[in-house]
Amino acid sequence: VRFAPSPTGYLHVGGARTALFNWLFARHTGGTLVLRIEDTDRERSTESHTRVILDGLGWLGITCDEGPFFQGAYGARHQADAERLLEEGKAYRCFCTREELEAQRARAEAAGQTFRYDGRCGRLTADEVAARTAAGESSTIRFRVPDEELAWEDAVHGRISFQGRDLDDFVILRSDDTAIYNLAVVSDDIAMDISHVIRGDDHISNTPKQIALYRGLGRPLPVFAHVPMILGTDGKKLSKRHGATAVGDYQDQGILPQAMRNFLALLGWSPGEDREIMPEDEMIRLFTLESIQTKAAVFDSAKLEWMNGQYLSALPADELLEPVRRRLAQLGVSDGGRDLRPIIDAVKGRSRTILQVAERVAVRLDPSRSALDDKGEALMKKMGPAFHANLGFVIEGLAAISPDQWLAEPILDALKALAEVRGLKLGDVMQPVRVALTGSTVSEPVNELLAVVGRERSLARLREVASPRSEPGAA
RNA sequence: GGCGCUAUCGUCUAGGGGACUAGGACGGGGCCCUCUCAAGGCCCAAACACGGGUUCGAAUCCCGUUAGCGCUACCA
Repeated sequence: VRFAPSPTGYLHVGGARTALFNWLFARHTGGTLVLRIEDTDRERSTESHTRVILDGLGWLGITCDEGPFFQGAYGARHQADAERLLEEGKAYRCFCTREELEAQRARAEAAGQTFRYDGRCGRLTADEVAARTAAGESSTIRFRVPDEELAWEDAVHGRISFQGRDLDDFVILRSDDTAIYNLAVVSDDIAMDISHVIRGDDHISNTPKQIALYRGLGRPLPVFAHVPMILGTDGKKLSKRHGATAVGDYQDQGILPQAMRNFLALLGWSPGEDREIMPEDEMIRLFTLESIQTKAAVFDSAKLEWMNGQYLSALPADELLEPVRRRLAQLGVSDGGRDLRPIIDAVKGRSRTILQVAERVAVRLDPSRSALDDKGEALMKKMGPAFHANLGFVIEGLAAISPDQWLAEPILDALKALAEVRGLKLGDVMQPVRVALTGSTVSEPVNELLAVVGRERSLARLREVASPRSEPGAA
């Protein structure tokens, strides 16, 4: 099998999923996965795009057995195949210029008709062709689509059939002698001995053309498997509008490659038995083309993040150390030479992305980073100034007591009473307390917390909140 | 327009003629737990696009309608 992206953009999640299916299939069957970069569109292809694609695949753990090969290197073979078709009368030289074709198209459209290439150059005599060529007229090579059924047994859709008469004779070789997509693909797939072509649904309409080409070239057909497309949340083709569409974006957002791979695998494929979170070998073992969905799938990042959280909490802190440190550096937070692993362990289970883990670690390291979130804000309002007064009192007391008495019984009781007076849950009370305490997490080891409480800055904030102690409360 | 593909909860899906009162997961809602936020546990709401067939019986098979998507380039 092969994965054949064109380096005209970043590695799209749709492309990544196609690559993944190819990889899964190759590993499941013991086959070979070759990577082929389709760079025949010279105007849009760039080296940096190729780099990004390679990096993306590597990140996802999709290992190719052969390649990368660059389609641009096979121009000679593409030409030879086109020539052969030409010699055998299965293709013909077309002297129509882009302008002429464009004009015909416009005319047809204006008349409300469907434009179809009329095959006029296909009726030129050998002499005419020779004369026009000798005169220096440039030409393309067009494939003469036979009027016959072009059908195949798709591995995911079942039988799909087209009629040759519904297809225009299409260009296979440009006037500059480079191959057009359909020819290049077929020529390369034949040369590379590809037995299974696994690609996006959007290629279904190309398949009859390619089948005609295989026949013209006298070669047996590979198995075609057309996998469903991935759509945005509005059911439209995934684009920048939908936010992140490149796998690199998710990498940047702190998604784990294992999670991304697992999630992508489940977009359009299901192993049945309600299996969702699966290790790599399990996915490989269960994967078959027949169990691929025929319907397009919507990319739901909420589920991706949930799944990422699952992987995150299962991961030893050791493996999170490096990415978290990198992120910390980006945030400008110093780890002060501390061992971050215990802190990571404490927060990873409640985070969904590495970025979130890093943020939580950052707050531990530098409590002044914490900010009032929406919920805290709302609660502060709800509870009013009198509450703040009592809260401030409690917190002042907190700051004064010795480290290992933090949240000792009396304090906790006071908070509970406070909550009761205001008709709130203890948890709600803890929210502003946390905010006042500069965002520290109470479930941290006691010492750590106290270090926070003891900070002058923190105390200053507490007093601010606590100013009028007018209303006597439970505190 | 032509040709083709597709159609189960908001989303990912299970389902392959009786096991369907349509199952699971995300998301949503509620409750519990609780030293914040999370996480976790329990519960709830939520779907077979529509219309015809075939059949004793249809989410499952067939046809049509509708809708969505794809292709219709000297792009890939």
